[in-house]
Amino acid sequence: MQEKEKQLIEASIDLFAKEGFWNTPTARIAKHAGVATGTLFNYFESKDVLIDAVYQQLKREWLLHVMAGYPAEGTIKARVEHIWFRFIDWGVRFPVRYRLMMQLKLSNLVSAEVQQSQESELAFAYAMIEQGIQEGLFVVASPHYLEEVFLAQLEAAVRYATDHALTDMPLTRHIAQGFEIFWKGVTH
Amino acid sequence: MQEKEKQLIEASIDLFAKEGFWNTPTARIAKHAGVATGTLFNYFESKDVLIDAVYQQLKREWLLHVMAGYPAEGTIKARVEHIWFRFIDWGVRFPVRYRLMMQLKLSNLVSAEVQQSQESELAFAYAMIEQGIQEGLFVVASPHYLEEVFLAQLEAAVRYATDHALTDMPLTRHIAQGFEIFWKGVTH
Amino acid sequence: MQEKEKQLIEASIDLFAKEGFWNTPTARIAKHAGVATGTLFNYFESKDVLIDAVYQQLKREWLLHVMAGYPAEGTIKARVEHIWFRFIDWGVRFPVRYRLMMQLKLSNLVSAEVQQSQESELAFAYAMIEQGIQEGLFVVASPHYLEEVFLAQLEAAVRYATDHALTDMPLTRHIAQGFEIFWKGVTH
Amino acid sequence: MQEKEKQLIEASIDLFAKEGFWNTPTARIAKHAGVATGTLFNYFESKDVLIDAVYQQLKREWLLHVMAGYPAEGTIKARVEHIWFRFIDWGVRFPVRYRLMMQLKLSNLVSAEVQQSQESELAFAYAMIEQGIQEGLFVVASPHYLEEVFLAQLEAAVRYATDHALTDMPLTRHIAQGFEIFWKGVTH
DNA sequence: TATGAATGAGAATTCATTCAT
DNA sequence: TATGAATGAATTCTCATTCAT
Repeated sequence: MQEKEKQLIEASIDLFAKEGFWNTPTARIAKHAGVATGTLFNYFESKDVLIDAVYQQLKREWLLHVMAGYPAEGTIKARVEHIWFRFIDWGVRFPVRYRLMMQLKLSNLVSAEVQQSQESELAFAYAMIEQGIQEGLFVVASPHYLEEVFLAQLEAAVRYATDHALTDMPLTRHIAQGFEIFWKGVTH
Repeated sequence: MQEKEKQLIEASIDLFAKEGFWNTPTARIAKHAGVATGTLFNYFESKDVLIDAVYQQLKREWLLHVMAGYPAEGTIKARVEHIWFRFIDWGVRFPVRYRLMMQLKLSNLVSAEVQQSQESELAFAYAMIEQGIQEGLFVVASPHYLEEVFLAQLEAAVRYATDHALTDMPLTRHIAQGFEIFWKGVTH
Repeated sequence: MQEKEKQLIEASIDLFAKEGFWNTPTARIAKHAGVATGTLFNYFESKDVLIDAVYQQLKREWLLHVMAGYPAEGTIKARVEHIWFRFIDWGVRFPVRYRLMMQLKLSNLVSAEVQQSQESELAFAYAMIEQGIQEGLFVVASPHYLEEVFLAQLEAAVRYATDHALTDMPLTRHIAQGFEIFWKGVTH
Repeated sequence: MQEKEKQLIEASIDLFAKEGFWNTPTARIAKHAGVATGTLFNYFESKDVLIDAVYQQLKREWLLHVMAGYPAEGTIKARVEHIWFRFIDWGVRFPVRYRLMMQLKLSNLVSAEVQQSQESELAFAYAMIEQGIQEGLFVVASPHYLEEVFLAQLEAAVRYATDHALTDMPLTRHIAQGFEIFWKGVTH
């Protein structure tokens, strides 16, 4: 990725988070990135495309963080725990990016193609859950539903942690307890 | 509430859901409500105020639906089950309104005051959870966190039900199973 | 036609003639018409639509002038002479409007629909020529071609008259002589 | 003329004809010519200058075609006939170039100097007509006017031929008949 | 109270031209 | 001489809001 492209995306993240997408003119983004108004459009065909790029960038960073050290060969529990921890860890470390990513996901601003292309990156979670059901570890339910439950609980955990500004031990305890509640619910 | 005020809010819900807040000019709302452009501003000081009103209206309807028949004197489980059922029921019956309410909640468009004033309406849920913890029914955790978990699971349940267009028996089964998962997680 | 609509078209004619279509921003048109920038777009959906309207207005005025007193029952020669005179008369009296109308006709800026809808207004000329051929008055040739010749000669006559600033007697003589040349060419 | 200069003019003709002058950015011209954006401005000071160059190029080609084989020593009729034929021939063979040349002539885009310098190239036609009048061959009228009539009829003839896609015999007949009409009109 | 034409600040986007490499 | 990224003024069009009727 080009230097300026990166700057523009970074500036967008900053301003989108602070002011919202619709209150952030492209001119302000360009200025904040230290380039001319026209330059933005050399890198991104339109504001919509820029938004797509921002979303993809966030998703990429997020995935990299969540998957770092993923114990592909470990037990299901180990794998779920890994994602549980890394997910919350990212949300707590980068609350601005996390919030923005979630807002974008719900906002209809991301193009259908990009939205779709990102879905597949969660395939590993789905596979993991499916395996857990087959092995009799999880309750017998639609894997799609369990996936939803998994994500929803993670979001709740992040929201609570950031709202209450948890760090260090309290955060660790919160993560552990959250996992316990989740695990107890979905396993036999 | 005046007749026209109601019409304007209804028109807003319609158009916001179809086109999004930012793609819906006040002029179009007025037209859709069958009044003149200027009239809208006789009832709502500004577009922001209108959005607040829409949010409040949705929240009010939602609360009315969820609380209808609430067994205030029943067991905790009965009360939680009631909310579980009525919440999902509303989300499935009025998916447009449900989605819009959720979007508004996350979008920074609702003024802080209104946002706050609505929070208190969930106080009963908090109280219920607190009691459950004290009675040793629920796991020992922050009631705030359990509340988050409760809402998150509900949202997951609604999302799954609408995404898969569940009705009748499948829906009933889904609601029951979702509750089981939730309940197993948060109780001892 | 509304007052402001008329003003905007008039301002457009003024500025388009002086500066050309592409060197005339809509903002300048609005200002010249004494209204706000936004007002222009209350009357004309887009600049393209405004250009269409200008063309239609000019064509309407032109047709009204050319057809005033048209001797529908006269001889063919009388009818052709009438158009010959009135056409040049308009071109000489309103050189700015005339030039603009001709430029618009050739410029691809007028929408196909408007262009088409205007064509039919020349039907009477075509019919006149066709009759002349059938009556053995005109040379045997495609009526379409004779129509082209007719218009081309008229344009030449107007161009010469305005370029040389003819008025009064010289103009009258020029018109008469031009007609003679045309008439001699197309009749047996 | 340099190789790239030629390519740029050729690309301009192509794109101007297809899209119009104002819808053709210099960047697109450069790309279509296979050079970098900046390179265009090494050859042409500005877009205006490029347009001038395009016009001059077209005019030059046109003149070369029309004058090829010009019977400078022939009778006036032979000379006029030659131009009549070659003019229409060019218009029919190169309709795109022909249209573009005509559009440019009327569009105020060609600088006054270039416009003027091109006028003189028609001097031979003027001389020819003047001689015809002196010899009593043509009607007594302003040579300038007869020149206008001449050009106007030629334009009408080309327009008819291209609009009706005439070729071979029909085209030959059309050219001959057009000439007859013209000739009958301007001679005694 | 209702109307809807008028307003004009602001938004996204374009593109001729420059200039460091 | 060739390049093409960078520039930023200029353009069309939008829309929340006002206000005379």
